[in-house]
Amino acid sequence: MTVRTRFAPSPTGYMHIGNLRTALYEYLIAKSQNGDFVLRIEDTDQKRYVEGATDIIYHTLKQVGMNWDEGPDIGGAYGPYVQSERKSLYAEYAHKLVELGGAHYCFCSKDDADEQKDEEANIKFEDPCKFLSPEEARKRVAAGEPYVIRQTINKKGTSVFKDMVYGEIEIDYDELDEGVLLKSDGFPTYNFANVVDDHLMKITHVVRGNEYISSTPKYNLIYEAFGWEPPVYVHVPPVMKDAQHKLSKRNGDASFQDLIAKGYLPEAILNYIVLLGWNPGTEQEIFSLQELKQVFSMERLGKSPAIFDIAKLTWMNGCYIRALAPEKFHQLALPYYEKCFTCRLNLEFLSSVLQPRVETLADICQQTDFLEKLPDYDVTLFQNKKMKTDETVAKHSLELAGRVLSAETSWTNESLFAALKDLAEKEGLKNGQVLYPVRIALSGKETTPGGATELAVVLGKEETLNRIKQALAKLA
RNA sequence: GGUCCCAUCGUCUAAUGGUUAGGACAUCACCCUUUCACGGUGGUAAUAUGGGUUCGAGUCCCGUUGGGAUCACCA
Repeated sequence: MTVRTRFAPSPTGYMHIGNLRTALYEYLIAKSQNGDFVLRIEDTDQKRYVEGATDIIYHTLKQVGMNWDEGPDIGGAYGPYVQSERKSLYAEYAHKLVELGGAHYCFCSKDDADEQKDEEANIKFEDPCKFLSPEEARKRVAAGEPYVIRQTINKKGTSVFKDMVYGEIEIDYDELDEGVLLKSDGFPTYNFANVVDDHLMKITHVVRGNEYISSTPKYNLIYEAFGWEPPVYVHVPPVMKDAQHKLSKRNGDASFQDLIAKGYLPEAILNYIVLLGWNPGTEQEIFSLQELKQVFSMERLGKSPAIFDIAKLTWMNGCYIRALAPEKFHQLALPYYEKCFTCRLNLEFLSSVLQPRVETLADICQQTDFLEKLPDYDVTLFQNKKMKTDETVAKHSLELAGRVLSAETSWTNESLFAALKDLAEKEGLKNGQVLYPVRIALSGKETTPGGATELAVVLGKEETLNRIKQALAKLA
């Protein structure tokens, strides 16, 4: 039997990191076993529907390379793949479930149910409609009275099911409540649509948050009533913002697209989140999606929550940036250059000095802030104990360096560095006594991406000499 | 509150009942060096707690504590 998994997000507007990780596990369970990965949109709650949300889902999945084999846009043998387009199907199955004794018609209003429960926190909703005779109920339905279809739970004792990550879970049937399966607007609830669709779409493994553990016995009851085979359950712990809060949009926590906007690479994000609750059993940490397909196994999924650590993601992102082909990094950096400065610079060379120095693409802006316009710096910057320079040394060095550099014809880092090193030697100065002042003159900053000659190459000859002249004026 | 679940360095995590409890991020120190990075070397740092079982427990069992989830015509 081919393994089939599904990612079934509801289109609420953004791609949550936890959701993406669930999708990834689903994808990997399928792909590690040559199975199918299905995309299904769960839009049964019309109130929560957000325009354009499905596009974000498509776009995100494509960005990280998780291609689906069946879905709303590409179809498949078990469509449609949008729940709102399957509405009549659920009604059909819901009525069938009533006939099978797994559910009943209920004419209580939402308020009736709420009132009864409000009495004591501990009292469960007892549905009076449960005891209506089938004839009576059917008559009222036929008469056009508003109704919902509610699950009927008559079983006693304890329900046992096996979860792939949590092992055997036992829950008393008494704990289960008879939830609504088909709403008065004719739409199914998640509790019902999910079961019907997973069965109809031949889903073999269901991955979802562990908050569904306690309602799983209810789903099993539905499978049982229909005579269907339940899927393998893979409940996963949540991704946390801190020890007690889940990562969530309400907290203003980063979504996938937020991270992209902050200059994180899709591959790095994917690589980082797969490790949040899963480990390969080896010490390898950097994985491409292709490699993950080879090594993933759900047996190595963990059961405790994991805190999302942006520092480690940032480190990993740096690894991915450094591993990029130089041309590729240059391409990715270009849009940032456009945003950060307008002056003409040796951008290819700039990219080469930046690549090992940035951990996110957004770092580019603050690393290059001195390029467009020399910051107004203080001459005391020329003092550096380790380099053995001060304003006097700087003035001397800069005069000489200016002369040497203006005579330079080949403007490469190697030639410039050789020339200034040569100058230092001839003058009996330490390398730093020449290079440090030049770097300050060119940048006006204490720390810069690259050394003096690298900055000179980025800035070009004209601007380099110009900035040295300005420094000399300052020192005069 | 009932029920279910979880618990190893600050964080992500590894450890057929037998290891000096391992790795990674972060942090600190040193090396490299043209500042800063990159890279390299090393250090600090964990089995929540109390009982059992066992020759031997991070690992199995019970309790305690702490945390989370669930108890919607949301998913």
